[in-house]
Amino acid sequence: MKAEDKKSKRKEDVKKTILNAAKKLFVEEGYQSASIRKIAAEIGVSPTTIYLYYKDKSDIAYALHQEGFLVLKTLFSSLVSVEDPFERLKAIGRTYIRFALESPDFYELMFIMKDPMDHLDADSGEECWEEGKQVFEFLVFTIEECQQKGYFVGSDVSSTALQAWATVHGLCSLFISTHLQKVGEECLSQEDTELLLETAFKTYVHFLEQTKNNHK
Amino acid sequence: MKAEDKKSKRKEDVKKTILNAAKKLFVEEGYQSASIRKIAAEIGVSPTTIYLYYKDKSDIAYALHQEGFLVLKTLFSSLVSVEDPFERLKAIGRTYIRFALESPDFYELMFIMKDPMDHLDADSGEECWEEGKQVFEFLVFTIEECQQKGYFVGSDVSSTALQAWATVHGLCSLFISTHLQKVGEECLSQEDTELLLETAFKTYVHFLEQTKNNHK
DNA sequence: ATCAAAAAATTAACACTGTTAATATTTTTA
DNA sequence: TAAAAATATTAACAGTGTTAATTTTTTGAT
Repeated sequence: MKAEDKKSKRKEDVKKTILNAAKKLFVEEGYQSASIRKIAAEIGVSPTTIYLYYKDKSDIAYALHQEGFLVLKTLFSSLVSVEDPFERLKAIGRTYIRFALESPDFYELMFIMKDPMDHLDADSGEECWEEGKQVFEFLVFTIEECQQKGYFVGSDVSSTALQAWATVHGLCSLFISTHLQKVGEECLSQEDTELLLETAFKTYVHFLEQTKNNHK
Repeated sequence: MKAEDKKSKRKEDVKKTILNAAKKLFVEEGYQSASIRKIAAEIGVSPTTIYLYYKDKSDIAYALHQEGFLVLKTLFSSLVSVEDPFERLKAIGRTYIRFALESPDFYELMFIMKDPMDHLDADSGEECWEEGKQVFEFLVFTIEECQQKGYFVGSDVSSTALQAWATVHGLCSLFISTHLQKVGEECLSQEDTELLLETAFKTYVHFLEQTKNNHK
C-alpha cells in the first residue's frame, strides 16, 4: 500500500514536471507552438514519454486550463469579503477583465479554445466542467443577493448571470482576438484599447445600476 | 490593355476557384482540417499552385472572412427599413445571433480567430478592417438614433455600441466554444442551449429598455 | 545477490501540416 | 517559329501529433 502510494506520488511528480515545462513553453510562445517534442526536450525525455502521463495534447491543455482556474478562483475568493453584492458584482467583473488582460494566453485556454473543452466529454474521469461551474455559481449567488437589494427585479437570475458573463467575456475575447484593436483604431480613433474596454465595462455597469428598483 | 484585363480576370477566376474549394472543405471539416494540400487536390492542382494566388493560408482565411461579412452585411441591409431605432437594434442583435448559430464556422473565422486578423497588419493592400468597420458603424448609427429617442441617455455612443456588440458576441462565442453548453448542462439543468442564449439576450434587451428616459 | 516480472522510456515510423527553391511545362509575344 | 514570360510542378525542408515495437530500468521474490 505504502509502496503504491509512493509510486503514484512519483507518477504525479512527473506529471507536474511535464506540466511545468508545458506551461513555460505555453506562456513563452503560445499553445500551438508548445509542441509535445519541445516539452519533451525541455525536461530531457523523449516525446513519447509524454504520452505515458497525458493521453494527448488536449489533456495537457485541460491541465493548464485547470491551473488557470485555480488562479482565477483565488482572485475571486478575496472578493467574498465585499459585503455589498452590487459592489462585489462590479469587483468580479473588474477582476475577470484584469485576469484576461494580464494572462491572455491562459484566458484563451480557459474560455475561448475548444481543445481543453473536448477533453471533458471525451475523457473518462470528470464528466462536468467543475471549474467553470464553481466560478459561475459565485456569479449566480452574487446576482441573487443583488436581486434582494432591488437590482434586476423580474429578471431570471441564470439569464442575468449568463448575460453578465457574456458581456465581460465578449469584451475580453474581442480584445484578445485583436478585433477590438482594429475597430478602435479605425472607427473610434482610440489607440488605448484597454481604456476602450474599461469604458465599455463602466457603461455596462451604469446600465445595470439603472435596473434598480427605486420606488420603495 | 485589353489583354492585361483578360489576364487579370482569369487570375481572379482561378482565385475564386481556389476559394470555393477552400470554402467547401472549410464548411465541411473546419479551418484546421482544410489544408492547402486538400484544397489543391479538390481542384486538381499541385499544392504549390495555391501560393501563386494566395500569399499563405491566412490569406485564404481572410478571403473567407470577407465572404462571411458579405453575407452578414446583406442580412443587416434588410434592417435599414426598420424605422424605430430600438426595434432595429434588437433586430441587429437577433440577426447577428442567428448568423452565428447558423454559420458557426464562418462566425469563428470572422470574430474569434486571430489568423485572418493577422493578415491585416501584415499585408500590403488594406490597412484597416473595412468589413468590421462598416458593420460596427451601422450599430453606432442605430444607437445614436436610439439615444435621440431617450435611450442610453448620458452614455457614450461608442462605449454603448462596443458593449452591445460584446454582449451578443460573448453569448455567440461561448456557444461556439461549447462553454455555454457545459455550464448549461451542469449549473442550469438546461440542455437547450440555444434557448439559454436567447433568454440571456432577451434579459439584456430588457435591461436596455430600462435605460429609457421616461420622465418627459 | 540473482533473476524473472513489471514498469518506464526509447527508437522508428506513420500520416500529416505549411511553405519554399529549383525545375519543368505551357502560354504569350515578337 | 524562336525567345520570353507566365504558370505549374516536383522535391524537399522543417515541422506537427501520435502509435507500435523495442529496449532499458526498476522492482519484488527467491
